[in-house]
Amino acid sequence: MNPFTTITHALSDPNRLRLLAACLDQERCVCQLVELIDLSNASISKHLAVLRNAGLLESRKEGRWVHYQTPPTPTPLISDALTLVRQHALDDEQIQADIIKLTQIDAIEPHDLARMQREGCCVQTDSVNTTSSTQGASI
Amino acid sequence: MNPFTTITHALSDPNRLRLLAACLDQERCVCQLVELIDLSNASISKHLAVLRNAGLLESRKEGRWVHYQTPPTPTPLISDALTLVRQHALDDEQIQADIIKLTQIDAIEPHDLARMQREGCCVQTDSVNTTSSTQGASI
DNA sequence: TTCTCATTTTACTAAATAAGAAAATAGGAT
DNA sequence: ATCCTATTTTCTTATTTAGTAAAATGAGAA
Repeated sequence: MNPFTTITHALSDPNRLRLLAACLDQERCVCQLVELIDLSNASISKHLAVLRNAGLLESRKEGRWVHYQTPPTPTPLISDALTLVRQHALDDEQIQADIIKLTQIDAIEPHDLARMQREGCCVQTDSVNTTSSTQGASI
Repeated sequence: MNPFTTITHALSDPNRLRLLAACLDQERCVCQLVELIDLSNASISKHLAVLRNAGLLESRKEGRWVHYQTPPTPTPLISDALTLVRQHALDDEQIQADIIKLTQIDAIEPHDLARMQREGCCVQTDSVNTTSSTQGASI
């Protein structure tokens, strides 16, 4: 496939778009993205690989954690594609909800987040009270 | 699916991108697009339906022929997506070749083109001599 | 080293998609 | 009206893709 269709194909899955949107303005580790989206870590990893192979995300290893982010020096095509995402992804209600949930996830240390996932817990997402979203690291 | 992923999905197939690129600056009838791309007319029709349902193309019926074109008053999302296509689709060699072949197809009346397809002929595409591309209606 | 753990890869199943053939539709032409 | 034909839809088959579970990888901790 040519670069254009490789990129549009990577963008054509709702879950992949959510993952990309989550990494647009901030570096995210995989455990944060697993917490955000209700899929197995294997599925998340594969979706991230599709986005990375398309050039829409880059990965950085830091110890045991892998962080994903949009490339700092994208090609013109990637840059324009990311602009399209930035300008229109927020129209999706799911992604708006993701942004709120990400503020909750950000409040938790990756170390604690990983432990919670290991032990089967999850971030509360039912009552979205932004006032208390800056606290929440303790379980 | 949300509008964004509907659009990116429509753009994620190489043949659909070729069809859209062919209709970017000019109205095209289905018989011209069938001549351009080596697929059955049923497949072409289905790909065009995907592009139309995504809002990237509009169809207009004129007698027995159906013409496809990009919408004159697109939504902001569609407009930006089409801008992305206009700026980057030409990077693909196949689409560059399509543009050359379309000049040959343009030289043929739709009536003659349909008859050629009916009788199993096709437009010569091996030797691309642009000097003689303005003639060619007779078979 | 050995253990632990975050992430990725592999193996496999189920659902989605692309493709052509053939039937159906729609709009002249006779 | 009937015939002809450009396009679409239906049906079926083959390929691709998304998903999970389990194994493998790789990097810190003990």
